[in-house]
Amino acid sequence: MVTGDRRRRVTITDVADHARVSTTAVSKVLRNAYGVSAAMRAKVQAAIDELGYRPHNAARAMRGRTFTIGVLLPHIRNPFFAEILDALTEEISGHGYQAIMVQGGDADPEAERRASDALVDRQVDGVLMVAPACTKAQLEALARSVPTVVLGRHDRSALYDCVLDDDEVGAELVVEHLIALGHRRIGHITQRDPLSGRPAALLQTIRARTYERVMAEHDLADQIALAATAYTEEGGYEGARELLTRAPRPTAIFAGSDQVAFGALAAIHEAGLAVPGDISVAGYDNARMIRLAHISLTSVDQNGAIMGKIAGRLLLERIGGRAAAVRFAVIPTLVTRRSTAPPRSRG
Amino acid sequence: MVTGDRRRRVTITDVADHARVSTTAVSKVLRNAYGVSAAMRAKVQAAIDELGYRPHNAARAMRGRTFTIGVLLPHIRNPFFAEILDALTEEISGHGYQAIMVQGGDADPEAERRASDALVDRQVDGVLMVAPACTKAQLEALARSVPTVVLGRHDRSALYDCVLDDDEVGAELVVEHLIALGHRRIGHITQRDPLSGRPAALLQTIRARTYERVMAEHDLADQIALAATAYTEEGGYEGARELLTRAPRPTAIFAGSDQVAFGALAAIHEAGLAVPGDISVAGYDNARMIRLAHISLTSVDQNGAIMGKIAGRLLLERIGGRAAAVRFAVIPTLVTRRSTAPPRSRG
DNA sequence: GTGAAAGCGCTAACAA
DNA sequence: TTGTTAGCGCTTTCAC
Repeated sequence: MVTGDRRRRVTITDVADHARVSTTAVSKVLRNAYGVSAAMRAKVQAAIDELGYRPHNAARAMRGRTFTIGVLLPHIRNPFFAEILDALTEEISGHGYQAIMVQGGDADPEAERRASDALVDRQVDGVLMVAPACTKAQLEALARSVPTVVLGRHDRSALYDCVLDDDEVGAELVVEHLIALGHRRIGHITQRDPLSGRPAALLQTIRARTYERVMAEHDLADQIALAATAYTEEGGYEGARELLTRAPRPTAIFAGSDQVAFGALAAIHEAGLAVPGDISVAGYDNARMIRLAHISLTSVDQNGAIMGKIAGRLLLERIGGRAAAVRFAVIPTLVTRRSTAPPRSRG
Repeated sequence: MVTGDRRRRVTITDVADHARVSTTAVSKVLRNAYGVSAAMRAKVQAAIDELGYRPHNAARAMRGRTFTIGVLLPHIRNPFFAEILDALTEEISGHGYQAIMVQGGDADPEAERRASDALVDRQVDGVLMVAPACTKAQLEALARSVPTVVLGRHDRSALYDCVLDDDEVGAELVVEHLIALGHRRIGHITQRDPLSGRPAALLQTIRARTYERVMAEHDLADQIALAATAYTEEGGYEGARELLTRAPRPTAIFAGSDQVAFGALAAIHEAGLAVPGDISVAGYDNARMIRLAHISLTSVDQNGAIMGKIAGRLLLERIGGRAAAVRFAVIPTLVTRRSTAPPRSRG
């Protein structure tokens, strides 16, 4: 590495020398530790300001905290993640914490593993795993080495905290809404599972199973039409195309997420069909984008801001010493807009 | 911090003991340094695998590299950033590097400063600043302490590399396209500047100035209608509403980005107008989303994948020792879709 | 080719 | 209340 004109960082020793005190004193001031007089504090603070000193994080990491929270996101294409991240950031920044993110790589357990390792290797004080695709065992292994909060999964563990949306409630709201409008042929677009066997902990599994359950409860088991693609716009496009080939075609589509719904709208438009005239569409997440007038998508609101805030608080608590695991579920609500309406001809 | 059942990490000493060699030997094997026999390498590697050892990044950071690239993004709401990030990740991961991201906070120089400090404090080996809102002086200060590449700005510096889209070309393509279609009353939605004085280095400034220049070149200076909001969906919505109040109203809108265009579409729809019948709309970025059938937005493609890849390569070069600054500009292309058409009544 | 030892900047015992 | 000192895990001279 070139070090030619890279300036040497100001260290704690520089500050101590400049203030004519010990490094311990400076360290204590930095950490707001007990046993520092007001005079000492003022003197040290002055030296810090004058020299523009900032603690060297790696050195801190060798002994204690890094004041860093690691956030693993599957990718950064979903605006819902942005809401979570913003709320988390606001919650932790007041406590001197900084969030860093890594991409897990959607539905690729190996890439996800490397990404979470990367966080651990960088000595974060806590980790937020957003919708991870790995196994519970892997999450527990992680939780054993660092305080962990998992967002968007339905498993229960004694080792990490869970923050989740009650996807069963959300999916039920959508399907009941569509049925109440008079729809019978309701299709669903879900995500193909990264691992085999539709793991019950994954939110897409819950949404799909709930769809099936509610359909069955209304004697519509024979109308179930499931397209398994991906929770992306492309996935929604393909899934809708698949569902539209069925004869008779569905009069409504419950898309597993807003991005999926967005892609589905494209396929429906391409097929020359009108929403909601020919076909109703509902999404999940209530992303800002789909609220806009020309989209106006019926969707499930799961309040990402609260989830992110709670996740931040739980992480701080865990870092502070809490060992008992907690589980926090938000109850979602349905927001009906113009993309859903009664079917043209009932039945 | 609770350390109850947190496992002690495997250290280089553990590996050395296990392989019955010195820590120096292990360190050399880790870094592929010269002066290790094949036998030694094999022995050490076996111990590493057996113990599941991973180097402690913070300890490494104290002496040498961290094999980490820090990426500062204004936010994670723009899918265009995802393209850049994916390409960057692919380019650097082959060299053992990992990317970590922080949010800069759009158009808030203070938050941005904290975020880039956070990266430096975490001893990243290099930094990619994506569309930063700060001053050139601040970027140069950063570049003095860590290898830096700046993406999406037009300033020239001897201290950092620049990767950018030629926004002058892109904006010209859009405005010329609209004029060629017969439009005269063409409005533009741009981003309000975080600092005063429309800094010439910012891409939104280039796009806006080029819009004004091309309009003037076609004797349409008196038709210039500029709405300064933000490069977001909300900004597009507000900007379009503002432009639509003008009498006579514009027959075309050049939105500064696809997200802006998306918001503008909502406002236009709300006003009961049709696209492109009543008004044409063009964006910038060619995001995947806006390519879809029901949006089908004319846009400028600036190839984020190449930009991300180049940024990664330049960072690796700088880390490798290159001190001379380079500048890499991609020439964008126009992708015309159904959102632009000739105006209903010419003139 | 290999290993002993110093030290990176910081925190936390412990001593004063 | 303040300072002295011993490491944290690693890389890097510099002997051997």
